[in-house]
Amino acid sequence: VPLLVLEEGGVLRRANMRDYVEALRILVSLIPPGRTTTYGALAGLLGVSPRLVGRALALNPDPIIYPCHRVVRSDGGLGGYSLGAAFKRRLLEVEGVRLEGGRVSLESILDDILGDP
DNA sequence: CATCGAACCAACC
DNA sequence: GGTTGGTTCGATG
Repeated sequence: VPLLVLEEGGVLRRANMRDYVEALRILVSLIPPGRTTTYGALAGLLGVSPRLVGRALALNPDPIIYPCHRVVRSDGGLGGYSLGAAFKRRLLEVEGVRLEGGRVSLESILDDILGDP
């Protein structure tokens, strides 16, 4: 089943990008500084594909408020960033995320940002 | 360890 | 209808 949204008036509609962007804003703001999570982990929570998460994050990066730079690839690779991968790397370093050979240390990755780390 | 290919899904053409 | 991403996972060398 595709992800559905219940609108006022009782109408069900398919979730669109705006819905995903909004949901992701809430989720990424739960990632503590110095930790990261993955596109796949967020995708699992939403029940969508990791690529869709990437596309949604690319759509509305409001980098100051919603720290989408804390979302990385499952192998620790940085993944993309609308303001540039170099900037993403710098932000992570500043927050104290360990970087080894172009990847974040897997230790920083929270696989479940809802459960207690 | 590196690369390959299929599956992912809303949006855009 | 086909392509495209801030990806992933299992299979293969």
